[in-house]
Amino acid sequence: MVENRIATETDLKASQSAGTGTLGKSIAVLELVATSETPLRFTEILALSDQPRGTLHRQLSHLVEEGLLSMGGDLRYALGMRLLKLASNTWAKNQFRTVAEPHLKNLHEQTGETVHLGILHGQEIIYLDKVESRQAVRMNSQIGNASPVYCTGVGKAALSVLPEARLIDLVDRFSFQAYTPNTHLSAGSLLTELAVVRRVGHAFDREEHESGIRCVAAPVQAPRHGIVAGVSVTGPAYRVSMEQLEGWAVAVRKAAHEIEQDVEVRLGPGP
Amino acid sequence: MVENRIATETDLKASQSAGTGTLGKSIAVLELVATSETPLRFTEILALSDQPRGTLHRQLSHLVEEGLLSMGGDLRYALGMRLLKLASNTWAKNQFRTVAEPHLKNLHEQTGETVHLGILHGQEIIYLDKVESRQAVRMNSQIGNASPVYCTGVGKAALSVLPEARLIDLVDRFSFQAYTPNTHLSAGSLLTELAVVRRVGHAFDREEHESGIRCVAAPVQAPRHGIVAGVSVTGPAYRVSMEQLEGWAVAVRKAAHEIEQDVEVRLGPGP
DNA sequence: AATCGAGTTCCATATATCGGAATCTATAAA
DNA sequence: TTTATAGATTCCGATATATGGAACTCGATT
Repeated sequence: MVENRIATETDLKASQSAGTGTLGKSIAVLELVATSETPLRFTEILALSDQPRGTLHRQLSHLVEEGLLSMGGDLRYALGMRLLKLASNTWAKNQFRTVAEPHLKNLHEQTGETVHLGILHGQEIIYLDKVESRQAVRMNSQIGNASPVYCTGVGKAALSVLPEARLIDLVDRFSFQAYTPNTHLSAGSLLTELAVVRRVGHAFDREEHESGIRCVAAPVQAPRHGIVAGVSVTGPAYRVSMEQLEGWAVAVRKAAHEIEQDVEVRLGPGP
Repeated sequence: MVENRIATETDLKASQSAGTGTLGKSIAVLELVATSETPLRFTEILALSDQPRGTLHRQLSHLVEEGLLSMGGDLRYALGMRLLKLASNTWAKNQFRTVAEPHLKNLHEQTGETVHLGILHGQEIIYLDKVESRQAVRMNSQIGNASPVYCTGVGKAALSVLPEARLIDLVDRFSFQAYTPNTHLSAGSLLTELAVVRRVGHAFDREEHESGIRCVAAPVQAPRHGIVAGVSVTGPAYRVSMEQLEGWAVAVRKAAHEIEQDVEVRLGPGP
């Protein structure tokens, strides 16, 4: 049942979770619960998974025992508190983030708008950090948020520095969704823009993910640490014009470059 | 090797992770990495765990495959981005938090100081949400942060509503640490204070966890959902006197009570 | 009473994990 | 260059663990 080979780097980056092995299947179940909007009952999970009753029940029990899931008195399963605790450690101790942090603050002071640090993980960008202008809207949820690569500034910036082979491999798997009228809907148009991004060194999000939201982003690489990421400055369209973003592009690229330098210095050159 | 019995509720609340079963052992390894300040190498983890080389190596490989760990080019293991993504879902979709949120904001407006919502999980309080006064210091890390129950306001408030049996069971396992000169260092002094807390309905943190930080907290229960939690108002000692906290106690208790009511109404009365 | 639906438990079987030992890979010492 | 050493990785038979179909329990409904 389990493919008997070692997962290559490409595999890891491309398919988030093989779902093989005892651990993989358990995490796949966890992911099912994570994907659902509301807490699920046993039978609902059973319908979504392709596991037999007995198997699924045991898996859920184990996940609850470990605190990765919780089951309320209503017999519904929700994600467990232990995940919050683990993620808190992930965030606080992540060295890439730690090194980047001052540069994000600096970039925020130059622009006055929200700054994001996002990292490429599989087919998605996961937001690792942000510096907000004011706490207008509660955006704590932003950290850890996963967004598609193909319609975010950070995503396109990150894609622009991938080796051709890995890029094609990834893009082939995309299933494009029209989040707004401006969202890229084909590999072709995306790749065309990426050529431009590669040339100028920064990417825009022209309200492609969320109407009324624009950003400029630049790629950040730490090849020796297996990290492909991006920094961005984001703002509402009514306040931030495309010309304004153009103006910030240099600062964003500079910040991205400084992060790369700093990672090199602080985390060592690698193997 | 595995105890062949079903874990009771008490077990689950008391011992965070049995570490039994394939999943349990994997998560125990994950926890080892989470506990460390810096990324660990294989041999370091080997020394900390009591697993044989081959076994540990396979476990780590699987955790990396699933994105729960990441391994840099320097062969060091760190917590993986997938944990951030899972936690983001945990936070955003947690119904208890969602219901409590407006009450926290309300409480913040009344007091002007930082408001916390923490939930009892095993021997710790895990912070589920917060509303900050100003973004003075970066405190994003707060969410998901785990603190000892016995030296936090929210912790003592939560303990005060536990059934005697479960309380004793928990307290017996504490290993008290003097975070400040004011920290409780024995079950006796803690239980004495809890009797008071039970009577008046709120608990204080008199700089017991962190010097210069005080708070008032009140317990929040959702018994039908298996939740024991607390709300608190926290402030720096130089700005917030004990008298001030006394003054806020009523509002805190009121907020706590309203959350309980709202949970009852919005999430249903339970089974 | 009897039927139904949902959750839980049981146990012979299949298989993934286990773990000691061999192998590989870099780096340092002779 | 050769040898030595430490660390990471792989191998494979034995064994513990997960598997999953079927039986069981418990409430609610007819």
